[in-house]
Amino acid sequence: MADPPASSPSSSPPTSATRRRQARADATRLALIEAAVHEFAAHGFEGASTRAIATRAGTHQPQINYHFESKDELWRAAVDHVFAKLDAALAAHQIEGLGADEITRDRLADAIRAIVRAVAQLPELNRIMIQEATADSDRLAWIVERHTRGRYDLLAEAWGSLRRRRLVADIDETVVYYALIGASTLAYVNAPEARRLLGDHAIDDAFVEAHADGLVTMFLGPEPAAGGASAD
Amino acid sequence: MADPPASSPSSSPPTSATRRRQARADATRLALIEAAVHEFAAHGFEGASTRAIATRAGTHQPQINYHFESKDELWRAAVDHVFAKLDAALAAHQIEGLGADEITRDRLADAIRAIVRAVAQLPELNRIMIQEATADSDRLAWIVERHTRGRYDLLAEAWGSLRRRRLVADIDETVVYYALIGASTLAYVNAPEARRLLGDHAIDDAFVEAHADGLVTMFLGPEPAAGGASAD
DNA sequence: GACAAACTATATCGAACGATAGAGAATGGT
DNA sequence: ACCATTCTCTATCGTTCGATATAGTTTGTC
Repeated sequence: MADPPASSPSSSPPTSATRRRQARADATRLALIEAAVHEFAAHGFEGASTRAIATRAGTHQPQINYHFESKDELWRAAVDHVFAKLDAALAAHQIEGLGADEITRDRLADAIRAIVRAVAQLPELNRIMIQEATADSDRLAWIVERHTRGRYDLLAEAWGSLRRRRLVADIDETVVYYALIGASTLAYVNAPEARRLLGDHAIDDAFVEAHADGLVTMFLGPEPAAGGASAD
Repeated sequence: MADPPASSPSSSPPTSATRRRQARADATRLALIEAAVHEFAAHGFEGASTRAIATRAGTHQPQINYHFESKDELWRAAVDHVFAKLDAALAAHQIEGLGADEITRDRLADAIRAIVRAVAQLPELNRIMIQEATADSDRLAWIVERHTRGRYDLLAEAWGSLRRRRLVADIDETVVYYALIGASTLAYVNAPEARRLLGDHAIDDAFVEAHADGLVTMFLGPEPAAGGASAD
């Protein structure tokens, strides 16, 4: 039969009656998820084959339907996985409080730098996002409501607050959101292209730091430096 | 047999001996190319099926192998087609002279505005680019050498010239290239996501103009305004 | 240490994929 | 007006897709 653990998060204690054990299963699930992240990011949902994912994970294709209900459910698990990794990478910086009204230019500058560093080391997330966002689908609806909207609201509130206080340029939140995400992620999303265009070494740590500094300058202006914010 | 016109550009005069006629064939080829642009943009090369392309073009699937050598060759024809449309959209503005040393801030500002307007009405181009750029392949190598490199060099020279003359912020050309392309295109590449996130009406003409103005401000700074350009 | 449950591995299903063969319909050249 | 050529359409090829059935293996619990 095909109706095993399915959608059980890894938080279930070893209840005696209903279920028994997971030792190797957890390893298989994790290997499948990480292989799926790589394959979905590289080839898109339709282009990634379950056999390629299973082979990369070092197991066999039917394991996907055993540990996950379907290719679709594996995709969802993979997306949740990369967003969890993003949150972990951003946790060191206080991204959560971004929407608060006392947001400052320097807080947003720190956030931008943190975002650039995070997406640079996690290109698969934005590759998957962009592969899905090019056409409407149930998967896009799911990812927008589950992962995108909250993050958009956070950034829009932060920018709106700074904008109302004339601490940043008078640019619409919607414009800033897509400009910032696009400007932050494309070099890493398109890393295979960048390697061909600029050479293997082009997208290194020095690039990431120059990129972070450059985006801060572009979005927040050159350091406020001497007292007066250049409003009005 | 399968060895018809294949890779004949539409520039061959009606030579009497070898070939005969193309009236409906040209219409079929064009319909296939435009359908292919849409399907490849939405689903990627591997995700787009030749049957879906043929159906959208109002014809049958084997026509693809008759008019083009393979799915791969159809993809190349589709990519050339969208880049030709981009060039047509940019032709009104003098993008070509961008690399010249006498480039000015205002010339680049005009170019940025033109690019934003062009990619807004041609989202398929950047969708295809980004779908291919997420993984290395022969197709990526082809597209980089054929279409990307020249455009990159043009922008890099323009920015470098302005940067040396201190007319723009001191940011690396490589950073600026990916930041500008990303910031210009993501809202249109991700239009299906933007509709879910912001509503159906969000990415309209007003957005495009606000976007163009916003990018000019971010990349070139607020208008030089009062007389003196700040370089010696 | 035995046994039932959980997990893994092999075999195979029907559907969809890109590509080809060849019959049929349309058309420019004479 | 005819005909050779070009283009279109139907049928079908071999392969690969996601999914399932089922046999085999491992392991926590008693």
